[in-house]
Amino acid sequence: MAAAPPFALIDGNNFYVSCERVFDRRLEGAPVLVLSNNDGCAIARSQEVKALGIKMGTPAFKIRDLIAKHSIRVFSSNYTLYGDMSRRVNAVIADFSPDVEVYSIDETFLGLAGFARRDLPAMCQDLRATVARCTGIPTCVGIGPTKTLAKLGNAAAKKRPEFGGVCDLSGEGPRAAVLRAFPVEDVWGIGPATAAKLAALGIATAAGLRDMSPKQARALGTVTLERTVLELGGLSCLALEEVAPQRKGMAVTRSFGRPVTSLDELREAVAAYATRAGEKLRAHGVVAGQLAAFFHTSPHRDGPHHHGQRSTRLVPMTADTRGLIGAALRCVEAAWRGGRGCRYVKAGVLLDDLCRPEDAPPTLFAAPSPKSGALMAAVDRVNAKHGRNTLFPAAMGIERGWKLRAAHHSPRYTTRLDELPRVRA
DNA sequence: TCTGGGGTCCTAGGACCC
DNA sequence: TCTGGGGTCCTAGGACCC
Repeated sequence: MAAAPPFALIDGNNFYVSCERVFDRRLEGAPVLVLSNNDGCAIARSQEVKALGIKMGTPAFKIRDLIAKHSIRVFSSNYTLYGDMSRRVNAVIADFSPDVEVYSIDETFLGLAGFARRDLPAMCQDLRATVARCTGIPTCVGIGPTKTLAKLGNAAAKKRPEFGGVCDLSGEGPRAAVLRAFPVEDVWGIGPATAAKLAALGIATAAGLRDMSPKQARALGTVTLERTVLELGGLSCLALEEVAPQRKGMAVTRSFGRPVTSLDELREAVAAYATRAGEKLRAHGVVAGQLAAFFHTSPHRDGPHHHGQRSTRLVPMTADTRGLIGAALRCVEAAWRGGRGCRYVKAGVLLDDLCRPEDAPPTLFAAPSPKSGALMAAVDRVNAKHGRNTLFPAAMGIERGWKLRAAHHSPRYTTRLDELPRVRA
């Protein structure tokens, strides 16, 4: 039997932190932390920050003392910058292999079917060096006969400096050793709930999971756990997805910068999210058939709790901001309970049943406005040229006191002329 | 005393991912 | 005072149909 063509997974080390470091070399060697939206919790940590014991997802307010004590450099997340750096990294990767799947903002799978005769680890070292030279982003690579093993190899390359940034799990020997050494919760697809069930069976390592019978795996979890077991054993069940499948849904949800108690402010925020949702629909060239809006109080705080949610059909299917705002506001008003002392901390707009406009079913009574597309395109052009929300619906309000916090934002170095990095003479 | 069976579709919720 | 956002897939269970 011919060996299956291997996969590689390349990913950026502490990706968001590395993006910040590219443009400010003083951050090199310093503890650096990137916070989630609203400066809420830790989502990217430099090695120095990990060494201080700060875990992924830790709320920022719980580590304020540590931040001060160790002079941790803190950044609000700058998705414009990270997205553009991701695009640059993938442009370099695309020169190495025609078979790529961009899996997330910082991870890309490569199909290596055409490289069977090459020295794969050497080629991957070359890839790392080229990405580093062209973009400044440090990476690690895992190689394996399945995606799950390539992911595990990547984890090994990151955790163990002796691999030199590339870990090849093609061979039986290295694969068995890594599987024995890694806890089962480090395997792709094994979360806390499944890890707990496995622990109850005495399965604690990746090797233990590999040795589970596929039938038992399916009974314990679902077909996805069965696939994971087979993939750990070297049987490829997950193919490279080079063409991104059509999106099924889309969401714009945000925490508020401060609690919202009035219907007026809630309406503004939800109108703003619906506006952003419309931009996303049009950018993807799709229309939506269903819209839901929600808002809720904090689960972490005392006081009255409420989770309001309503959904509605969009007939005809649309990507027109005006229709989306109207539908979203109707949902919010229907779910509003009159305040009652509730301090709302988050709201969102969810779109479903997405399809290309030409595939949308015709409607008998409600015809789409013929000028809608041209109007939306004009608004999008203005905002692309002059900055987001140069033109915006009045329903969003002007002051927007509910807007999220971002106190530590770095410049959008690569996408805004007025925020270009400066070089001292 | 005795009250079918099998199929589809939809939704809510859980689990996981980055 | 302060706890992110945006996705996917899978299953169970209810509604509905014949």
